[in-house]
Amino acid sequence: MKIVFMGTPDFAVPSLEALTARHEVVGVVTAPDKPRNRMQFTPTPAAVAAAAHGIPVYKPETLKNGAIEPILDELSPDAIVVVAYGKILPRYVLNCGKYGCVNVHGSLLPEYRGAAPMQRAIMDGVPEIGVTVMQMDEGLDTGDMLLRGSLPLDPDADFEWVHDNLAKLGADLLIRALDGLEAGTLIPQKQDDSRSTYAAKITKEECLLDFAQPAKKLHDKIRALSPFPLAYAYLNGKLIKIIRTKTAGLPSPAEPGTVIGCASDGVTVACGEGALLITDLLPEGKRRMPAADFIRGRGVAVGDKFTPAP
RNA sequence: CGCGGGGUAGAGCAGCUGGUAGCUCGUCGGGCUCAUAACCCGGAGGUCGUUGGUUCAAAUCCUUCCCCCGCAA
Repeated sequence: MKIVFMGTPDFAVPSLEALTARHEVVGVVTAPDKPRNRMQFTPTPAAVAAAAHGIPVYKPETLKNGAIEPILDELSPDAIVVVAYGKILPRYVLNCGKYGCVNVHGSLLPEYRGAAPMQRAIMDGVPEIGVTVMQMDEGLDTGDMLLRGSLPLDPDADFEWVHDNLAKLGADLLIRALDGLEAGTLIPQKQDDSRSTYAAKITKEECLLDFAQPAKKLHDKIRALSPFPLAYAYLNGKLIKIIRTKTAGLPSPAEPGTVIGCASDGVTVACGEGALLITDLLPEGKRRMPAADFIRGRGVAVGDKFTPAP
């Protein structure tokens, strides 16, 4: 069928790729180019993928000024597929085409509605993650569900793993959902609003680590934020981002935040409950490195303390 | 011109009040040991990011450019 795709980050790319292989993608709507890092303006991953397939790309600043409507009329898609687009869709768009808007969302709805479903799920230490393909309505991730798929979540898996795997799974389910819609064999299911939870956007403040928390909780937060944007704390006045950790079963004999071990396998830090073994980190002004390298360079020593501020 | 840190052996760093380079690890060879990611001895490995300059002499001082990264957006 004829499809207009709306999406922005890497998470959207597998879905877009799957669609191009199977359907006629007549246009891609994505966020405007944004300055990345201290680089220049960069097109979004979805825009790059679209360009590679020669699909027309639209980058409206907003959908609310009505500018998108004539474009959609012109493209006259059968369905609009939305994957992590990042903007609220006006009613006109939601009702566009025979099948309206189909969305791929990175959680097992109705849980984790909102902006950061995968990160929130990991932070909560859930044993299972998933993707939901749904028919969009005017609420925030409240539409009727078409298909869901889940994966067991390893207690050490990080956001990158979850992101990549759910993006793939989502692309898969998306294709099947569209087939089902076309064949009329799919029965949309209402979400149980009473069980819904909200996955708020991740803020900078909550990336700060508080070692007074239990090691397990810190570990979950760190992997939820890895490789992006990364949890952090200060060590000897300098910013240190933590990339990967293991929960060390040890009791913590020292004050939370104190470095109680520097060995070839990493840096061990006392927590409010248990201890955390940091295996990979990112010192301020440096690149990502194994904790063992950091130790060799004398960046840490037993007795140093991680603090919540410089 | 947004602010700031950095580019020195395969890795992480020190040296930077100028005199051709050092530490931890890895690597290679040898030794010790029942054994070892342990220990001991020895070796290899660096145009000190690039350009020009100051100087008897620069990794160390000044200059050009390139690249990496943190913050902010």
